[in-house]
Amino acid sequence: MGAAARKGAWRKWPRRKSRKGVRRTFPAAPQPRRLGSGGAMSSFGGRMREYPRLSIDRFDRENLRARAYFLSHCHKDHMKGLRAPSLKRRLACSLKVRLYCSPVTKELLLTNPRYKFWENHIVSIEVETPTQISLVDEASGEKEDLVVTLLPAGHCPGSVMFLFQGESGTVLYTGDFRLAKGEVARMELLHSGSRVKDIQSVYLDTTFCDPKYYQIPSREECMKGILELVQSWITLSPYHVVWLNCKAAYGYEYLFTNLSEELGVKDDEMFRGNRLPCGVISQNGKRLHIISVKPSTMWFGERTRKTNVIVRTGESSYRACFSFHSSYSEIQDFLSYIRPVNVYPNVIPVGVTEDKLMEILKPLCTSYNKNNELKYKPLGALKRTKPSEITDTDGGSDDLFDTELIPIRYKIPKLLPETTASENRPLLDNHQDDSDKTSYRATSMPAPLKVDFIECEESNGEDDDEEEELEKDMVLDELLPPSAESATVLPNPGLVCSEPTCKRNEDLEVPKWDAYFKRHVEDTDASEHEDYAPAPTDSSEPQSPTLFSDNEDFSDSTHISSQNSSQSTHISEQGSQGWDSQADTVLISPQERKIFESSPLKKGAERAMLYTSCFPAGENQTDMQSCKALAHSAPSTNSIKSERQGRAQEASAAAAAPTLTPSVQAESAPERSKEGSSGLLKPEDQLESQSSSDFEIPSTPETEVPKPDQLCSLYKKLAAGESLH
DNA sequence: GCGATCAGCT
DNA sequence: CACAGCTGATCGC
Repeated sequence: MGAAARKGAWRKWPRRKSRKGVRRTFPAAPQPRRLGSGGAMSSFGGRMREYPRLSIDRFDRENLRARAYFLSHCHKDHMKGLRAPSLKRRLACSLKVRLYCSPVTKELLLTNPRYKFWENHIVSIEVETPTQISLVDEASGEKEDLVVTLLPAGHCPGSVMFLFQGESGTVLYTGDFRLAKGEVARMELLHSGSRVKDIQSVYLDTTFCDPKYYQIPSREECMKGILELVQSWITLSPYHVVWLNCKAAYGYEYLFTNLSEELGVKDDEMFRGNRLPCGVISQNGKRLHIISVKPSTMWFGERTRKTNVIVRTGESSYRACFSFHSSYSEIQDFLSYIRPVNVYPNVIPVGVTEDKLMEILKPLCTSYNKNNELKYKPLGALKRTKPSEITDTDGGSDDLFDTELIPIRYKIPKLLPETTASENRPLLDNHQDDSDKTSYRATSMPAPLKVDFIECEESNGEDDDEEEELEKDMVLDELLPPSAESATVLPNPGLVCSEPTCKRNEDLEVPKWDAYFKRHVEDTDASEHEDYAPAPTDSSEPQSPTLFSDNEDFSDSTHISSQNSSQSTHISEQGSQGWDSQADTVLISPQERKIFESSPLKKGAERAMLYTSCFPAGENQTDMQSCKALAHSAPSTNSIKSERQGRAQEASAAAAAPTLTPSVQAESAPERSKEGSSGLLKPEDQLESQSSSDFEIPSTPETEVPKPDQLCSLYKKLAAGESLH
């Protein structure tokens, strides 16, 4: 949910005087908003009407009485109350209450010492693994079982949606999510047989559920634009650098890892320092030429015509499109596919009334007659992602009712993959255009590029100030960029084009408007590159604007990385799981294992340096070494270190990173001192993903944590690049 | 001293 | 633009 939306709503209350007023006025329990309630609260209150004993992403007030907690991702606005003394006290005297989240989220949470007290109460659940949990009332012993399935949400590392199945029906809580059009149709676990499940309610991320956000460029498009801008700048000279001005703690990893891969910057170098090495002066005394690139959400309303994912806002400042939330049209696609009986918005966007929102959402829900009986529900058909499964998508004999919970079968827990990366690779190839994959590894940018950027007609004050500051910095020669924000400095990696193969992926077409709406996801390879499917649309059609193609240079001179958001999301979640999860918590027999092979970094460009200051200072910030770990679990990539490994990584990296700034060292020192050394996971070894095409339910999870000695051994193997088996 | 809340800022 | 989240002020426990 958006902070702005939240703030906007809260501001409806008189300041100061309202504080107690808020407490009195709101029901004690932050209930899911009821339609038409007119409540000012714009964020999800934590509870779903179907399963009120669960609390999700809220941990205060009535949520203190929940029997189980769920955390969809590690952003602050979803963690309200999570470290409050009241909840802490409850944990201290409870044997049963648990916090369920993805393994990545668990790692992120426990990286912060302030949440350490959760350690023995967190149960990580593997993504796409239906898991039975028991909700026990510790006073009465009353028990309620339900099955929860985590689905990749594509919002930030570790982010998931929660699918709950129990006596009160099937409900889906999306958390914050960004799924490209068609991705929901490929989520097997939202289907029974070949058709979408009957879902009672969806608690939906409606951050951009406003027609003015009709279209937001895909992750890949944004990445492509940013890459092209960065590439075009840093190839001008070794002293042309880029400052990536990021804000949120988690979510930009995709950007960093893709840039590092595309530009041939080694991860170690990327995180060697978190400041410009010496202000605007390079180490040999020459002045740096810095441009600021600020990722921010840009959208294209229905009537928007040509535009670009990069907007120049000043002499040396740019905005680059980058969104963590689904656009209006993506929300429509998502909801219209699921067609739940009810939908509850988690966010009321600024400028949109709840009534207006429901006018948008309700038509996408299942129709009911006046007796509240199911009248008609178009059943979505699962879009198989593997050719072998394409057949018989409509030939199922399922009736209209869910039967996936019957019978329940149990399987032996399996923590780690049994097959090697190489053995699994062919499976991946079924999901992904291999030529694309190889090309992105081998491709270098022809440099320098001619890139034309749109001049921003209206430069707001913020940007003006920013630019002015930057230019002052360059004059003063000694100032640093704001330390609290992400700074990525890219001294010209002159070798990025030294690769013998400068293959450009000719298959990647400029995405067209229609590609988002007319493409058939059944297409195997094409479906994996939906955003790039050529479309015959007249780009001048106001209702079908062509995006990102103001000039040909911009649209075709850059290749993109191999993963579209669909794959990257899945890969990220799946591939990042498993290293630190409880063996008896996540039990599913992989019917298949998809393997994502992260591109080895270009060796020809190892000289290139990329300094990154990650993320605002704060209690839950990761230091740059943690960023490094997170980078591998970004939507495009697939791994994350365990907490312990991450700390060990910090230790070793700190020793080898003379440019590490004192502030960062201070922040990470307490963590670092606790653990032994270990290495970063090799991408090839981080590959583990799984999906299930059946619905076998594992047993009730417990909270057993992998033993330190086991982890230590595992991490040593990983650090050494050894096989885990 | 700490938490909750809000303004302001980026 | 919006998002995520920071700092600082204020108030209350």
